[in-house]
Amino acid sequence: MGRSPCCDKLGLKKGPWTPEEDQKLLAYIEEHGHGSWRSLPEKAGLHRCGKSCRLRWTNYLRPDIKRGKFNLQEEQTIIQLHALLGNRWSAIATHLPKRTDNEIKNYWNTHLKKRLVKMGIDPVTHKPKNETPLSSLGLSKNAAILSHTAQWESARLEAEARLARESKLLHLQHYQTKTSSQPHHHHGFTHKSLLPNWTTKPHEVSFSEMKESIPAKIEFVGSSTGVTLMKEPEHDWINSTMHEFETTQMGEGIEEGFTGLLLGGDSIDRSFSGDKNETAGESSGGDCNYYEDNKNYLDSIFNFVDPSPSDSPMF
DNA sequence: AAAATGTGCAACCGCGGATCG
DNA sequence: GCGATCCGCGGTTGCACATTT
Repeated sequence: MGRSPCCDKLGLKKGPWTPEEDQKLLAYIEEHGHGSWRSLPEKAGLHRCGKSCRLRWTNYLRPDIKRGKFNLQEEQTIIQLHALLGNRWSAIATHLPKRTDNEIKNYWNTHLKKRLVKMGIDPVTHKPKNETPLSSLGLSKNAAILSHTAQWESARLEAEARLARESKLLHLQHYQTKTSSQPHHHHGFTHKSLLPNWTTKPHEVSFSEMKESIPAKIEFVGSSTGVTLMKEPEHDWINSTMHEFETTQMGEGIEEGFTGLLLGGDSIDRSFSGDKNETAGESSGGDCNYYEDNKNYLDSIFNFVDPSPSDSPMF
């Protein structure tokens, strides 16, 4: 393409912002909203490119930004979401209210990543580096089917699929309401900021497309090398997801719903444990171990990260 | 006390997707 | 349909400050 960066324009300032510049930007956005970032600097009397203004606003000046140290729960949320989403900082940031993607990214790179490495956990895969060979574990029948890798990857896939599913539904709901009212803008914020940015946009999701996109229910089958995906055709994903969504929306916010999704025993418990009701009835205890193994595995990750006794509400 | 090294974080850069004309 | 433009994201850099030698 060869499009030159907007900051290449002669005379545009780069580098740290001065308090005067901050004041100008703040005053302009408070009065007019940011509108087009491209044209904002000129209107606001700033010798900066629009990109620089947008960055300064989103990462620093926005009034709804919480600064300072991350608390334990935020740390755990970041680690968990990173395990699921990878380096999708903006998606992670949507579940940490008042934190910016840049701040989360910096915190991950400077603190959390190092801590995981120190504890012998691969910060990319979130797996312990010295994985015990299956053969030496003496695991029960069903537990032996799965390596930790497969368990974790499968949970990750399912949760990601569920997140995508829910996002689409939320987009759909948003789009339906949008047809009767304009998108809500306040100081340049849009409803979109609440949503994972990697999902499709509302108008792109037709009902049939959405139905098609309902992901396979992921089940573990007998493979030591990975997982096999199986459809569960009878399951009414649309209605159940809708129900889940309505339920989570009644809480304190989307992030709580999502945390519940990840940790509240729905997604992970179900995928890890198979069906708990079913396993409860089995006499071998193998599936109970199966559930416990996974729970312990996840516990161990967070205990590694924070060696103090866990008082996390998440587990 | 000074130099070297490490750390934290704001800001920049380049890319890709979306949108517009 | 296509190129130009805009926007947002993730990776990276650069600098100020802290800590160590």
